[in-house]
Order: sequence, then structure tokens, then C-alpha cells
Amino acid sequence: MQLNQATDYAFRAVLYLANNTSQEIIPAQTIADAEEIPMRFLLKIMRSLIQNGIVKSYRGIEGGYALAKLPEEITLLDVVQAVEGPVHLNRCLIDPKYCSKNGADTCAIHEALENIEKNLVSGLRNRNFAELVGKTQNN
Amino acid sequence: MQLNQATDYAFRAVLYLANNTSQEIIPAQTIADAEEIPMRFLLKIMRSLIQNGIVKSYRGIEGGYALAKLPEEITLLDVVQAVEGPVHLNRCLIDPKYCSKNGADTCAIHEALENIEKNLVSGLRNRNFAELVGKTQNN
DNA sequence: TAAAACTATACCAAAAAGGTATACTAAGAA
DNA sequence: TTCTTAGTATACCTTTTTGGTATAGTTTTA
Repeated sequence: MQLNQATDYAFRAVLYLANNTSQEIIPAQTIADAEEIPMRFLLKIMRSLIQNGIVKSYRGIEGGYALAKLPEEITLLDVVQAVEGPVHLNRCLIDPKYCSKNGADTCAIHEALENIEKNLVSGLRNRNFAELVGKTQNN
Repeated sequence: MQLNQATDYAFRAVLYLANNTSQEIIPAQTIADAEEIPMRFLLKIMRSLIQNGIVKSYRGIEGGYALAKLPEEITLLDVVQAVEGPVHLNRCLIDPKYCSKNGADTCAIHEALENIEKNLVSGLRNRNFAELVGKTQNN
């Protein structure tokens, strides 16, 4: 019942880029050093952010990363989904086949969790990185 | 970012006991059969529910389990915490030492997640087993 | 054309998840 | 009083996930 370490690193990497208001391209090593993220692991995490349209990458000398869209267009949910895939509180919410006998409509627990999950998802969607920028140091 | 299988089983076991309005003592095997939970695994899960005051156990012939309190006094949160321990969205919310450099008060992400977590926890706390009883078959 | 920087794949160790086994204890029935 | 049923306690085990690392390659630009 916890976001994983990769997601936490991703939050911090995205916030680092978002704090860089001059839209400069920032190399992975700079982010890794600033946020104390293992370099090779960060590179791997960045790729899932790229695949989900959250950041862009630039190769070669002077290469690095920048946000692919405005900070206000990137939510915590976007980052979580990019790194971990869809958010589901219980496996019966992924596929009804996990609901031991029947499906959603006959299971009181399923229905209760579905509601709680909806709230969690909208909580994550309601926070974007523009709100987080500048507020504090990003550490 | 998911409750584990043991928690799902625990929900179903507690609901099974709650649906048993006659307050009878029910042996583990009966619950295991009805809810398709591996018997030995269920016994293990039940012990954490006992330790958290959610169910009571009775040994010997005619032994088994019953709720330790009224269904309306048992929330989804109680069961989750009994099985998985405290709910925390991110490790920096468990202990500030996980926050890469400073503590909660200097980290925008920390603060955002803390709020979302509070909502999740109260969502779980707001649903009790009396509401789930009878609503549907417990499967 | 060499060096800097990201990419792609694959691998790996440690921890967690999910469950099983063994031996034991308590309670009631015979 | 002893046998059986049912939970307890502890330890073990296999598989999956987590959190990384390694190797080799590609792109860019000075």
C-alpha cells in the first residue's frame, strides 16, 4: 500500500525540471546529483516518463532532459501512472476475475473500494507540478 | 500501490463473520471454503486480526472465530492496518529520514502526498462492516 | 571523429508476497 | 483421562517485485 521508490524519484526529477524555469535542457547527472538518485536508475525511470509524454530527452553533448509540457499540465497521477501503471487499490478492481466468485456488482467490498480508489485517483490528479514549483526547495 | 492479497482475504473473512448475524463461532475451514482462501494462509491472517482486536478465536471442538466487536465498529481501515500495518503513500511519510535531504516542511511533494494520504485513510475509516453486511452476498 | 549523453536489453541480489509444514496447545466429548 | 478437533507459534519455502547495475549501442555536436 505504498508508492515505490522509483515513483518518488520520478516526482523529484520532474519537480527538478519544473523548477528550472528557463526551460534549459538538464543532463541526468545533474538531476541525479541534486536529488541523490542513483544515476543509472534515474535514466531508466526517465524513459518511462518519456514514453508517457511527460519529459523529452536530447542526446549528445549538451543533451539531457526537459519537461515535454507545462508544469501545470503534469499531475502527480501522470507520474504515478507512467512509472507504476494504473492505480488500483485491490486486484478485483483490475479484473473482476480476481473477485473470488462473481463480479463487481455482487460484491460489497468491491463497491466500497472502488469508491475509495476513485477519490485517491482524483486526489493525485488534482495536484500539478506548477503548484509545487518554487513553493520550497525540491528535495 | 495496491492492497495485498492477505488484506483482500481479511476483508472477506471479516465480512463473512459479520454476515453471520447469529454471532455463532465459525471454524476457519468454513470461512476458507466459502471464500476460497487457502486454509493455512487464512489461519495466519486471522491471527493478525485477533491481535488487533477485530476477531476472537475459540479453540478445541466447536472452536473457530467470531467478531470481537460489532460490525459497525470495524472499519476497512482497521482491517488494512491489522494486516499491513500503517497506511503510508510514500516512504517519506513513514519517516522524514527518507526525504532525500530535509524533512516534511521543506518538501512540496511530501506536503502534497500527506494530504492525499489523509483522504485515503479517512475514506477507509468511513466504511464499516455493518454497511457492507447483507448488501450483497459476500463473495 | 571523439567525447558526451541518452537508449536498449539484459541481468542480478535482496526483499516482499503468498503460502506451506511441523510441532504444539486448548477444549470438549467419549 | 485420553482422543479428536481446532486454533497457535514458528519456521520455512517458492515466486514475484523492487531497486538497482552492466554491457553494448546510438545520436549529437564540438
